[in-house]
Amino acid sequence: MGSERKPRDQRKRGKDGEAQSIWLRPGRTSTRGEPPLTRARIGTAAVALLDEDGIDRLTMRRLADRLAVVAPSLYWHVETKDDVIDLAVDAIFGETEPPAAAGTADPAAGWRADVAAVLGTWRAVLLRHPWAAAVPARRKPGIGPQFLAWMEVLQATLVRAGFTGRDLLAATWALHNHVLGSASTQVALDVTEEERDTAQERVRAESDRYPTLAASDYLRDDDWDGTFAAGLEFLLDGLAARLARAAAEGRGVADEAGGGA
Amino acid sequence: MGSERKPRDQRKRGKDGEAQSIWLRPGRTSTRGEPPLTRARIGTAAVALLDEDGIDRLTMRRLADRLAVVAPSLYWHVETKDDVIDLAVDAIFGETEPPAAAGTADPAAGWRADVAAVLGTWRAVLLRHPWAAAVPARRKPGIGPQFLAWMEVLQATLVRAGFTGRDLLAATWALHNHVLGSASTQVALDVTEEERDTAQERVRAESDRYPTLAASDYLRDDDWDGTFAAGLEFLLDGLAARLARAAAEGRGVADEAGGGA
DNA sequence: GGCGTTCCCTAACGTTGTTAGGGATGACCA
DNA sequence: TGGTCATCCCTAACAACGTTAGGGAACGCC
Repeated sequence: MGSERKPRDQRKRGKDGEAQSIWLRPGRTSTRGEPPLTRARIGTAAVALLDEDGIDRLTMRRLADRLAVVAPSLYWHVETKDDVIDLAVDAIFGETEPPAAAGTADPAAGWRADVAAVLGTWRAVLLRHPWAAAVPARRKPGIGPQFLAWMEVLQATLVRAGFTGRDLLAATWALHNHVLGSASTQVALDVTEEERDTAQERVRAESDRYPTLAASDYLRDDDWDGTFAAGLEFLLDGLAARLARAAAEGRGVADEAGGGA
Repeated sequence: MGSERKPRDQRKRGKDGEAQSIWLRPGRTSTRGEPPLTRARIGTAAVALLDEDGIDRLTMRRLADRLAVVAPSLYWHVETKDDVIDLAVDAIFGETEPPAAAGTADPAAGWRADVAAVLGTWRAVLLRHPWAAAVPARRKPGIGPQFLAWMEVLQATLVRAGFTGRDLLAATWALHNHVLGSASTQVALDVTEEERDTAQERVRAESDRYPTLAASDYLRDDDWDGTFAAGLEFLLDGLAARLARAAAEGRGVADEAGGGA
């Protein structure tokens, strides 16, 4: 939005193969002492602003204001406003430590609890900053250093459980998608009870077109915690089954190319 | 973004309990013949614009231009630009018919294939309009009429498979999240191979911080189809297990008549 | 003490979403 | 047949936004 001038657009398409994500560009390195503005400080301030007023009211001017600075000054540290959002998203993953796996004692059974712990905290982080649950779909936060730390913990847990190769990647992404998807859905749909009722009413009014939805009351439901937990259970069951199958077939399943039935 | 004046902000917070989503407000009903502008036409034009130039270049002026009209005219049919995006998202679900379940013959085993078919097509729709994969997280497209038609087909398939009550809702959302999450992730991360390599390189450079990620090469992977299919298989396995458990617990005792498993 | 870099500043541009209000067209009813 | 009213697109304009151009103070370095 805003202006997004043409030269900017072209740079976005990767002119000269230049690095595009902020995480792939080096930050400013100050020769003097810690300057008043840094990527870290910008990220933190952005998080505060986003928490308070939501993503629509995050503007470069207001952000600069909070940092006792004027808007154009930010552009010394950041190439575009989207960079600021990337910084903010990564910052929220730095404020909570991913729960370290406790299951060194019983890796065979404990991995489910470990995965559930990581994902539960992860989800809590997203729900504490609802704007963030919406952002990942548009931006590319998947390579910020603090986000990667969470991914590392999750994937390490899966490796300890016995996943390797393509199964490992598929499991990682499936779990990631479950957290992200459920948080996004919840944030987008968790509006006033009144509005949910209106929506469900409309569905019921067209029950010849939506017979199942009308009967299941699915638009009225708001047990997000339960839905998340139950869905995770489905996934973990499926993962456990894959693990059992791999063990039965003998090891080295990971090296096979294809995968499931 | 743009301006988002204060009165608009307050209306968004649900002033007077007024309906907020465009789907809960009645459309303009013309007494004369079909007017040059309608919600449907606006939605279609928006989709075309979004497909061509991406979401950053969707502006009210350009959209109006395509409709041979000027920007303010759109506001007779639409309350805000976000409404336009809602219309566009719902429109893409209207251009493809959800695959009707073929499994009336063998509901016991066929539901997995039916679910996979619906979700595969669903995913294809999102990937054909990459901007849409990103939008659902921010907006509230989950109640557009054509989107609901897809949800109806999915949930009906699950009901036919034997899901009821909370399990039904959890299964619906879990599958929904898998499609949405995987499409979003793919769109966000499917950049140039070069950039993915750079990212993975950086991870490997900090392999003391990300040992697992460095080893699994997960940032370099781009087999999105395979990852989606494998994750779906995990989910379906978990759902099948739940179904089997429910059959063992419930039906065996309660209904003596039926010929369950 | 001059040089170059770092880093924030002032000023300004073009574009954006949106509002205010006008006026033409046709439906409807006397 | 003429008056009234809603429909629906128009012109004009505004405030706010992301971003650029370029200036200048402060400091490290030789």
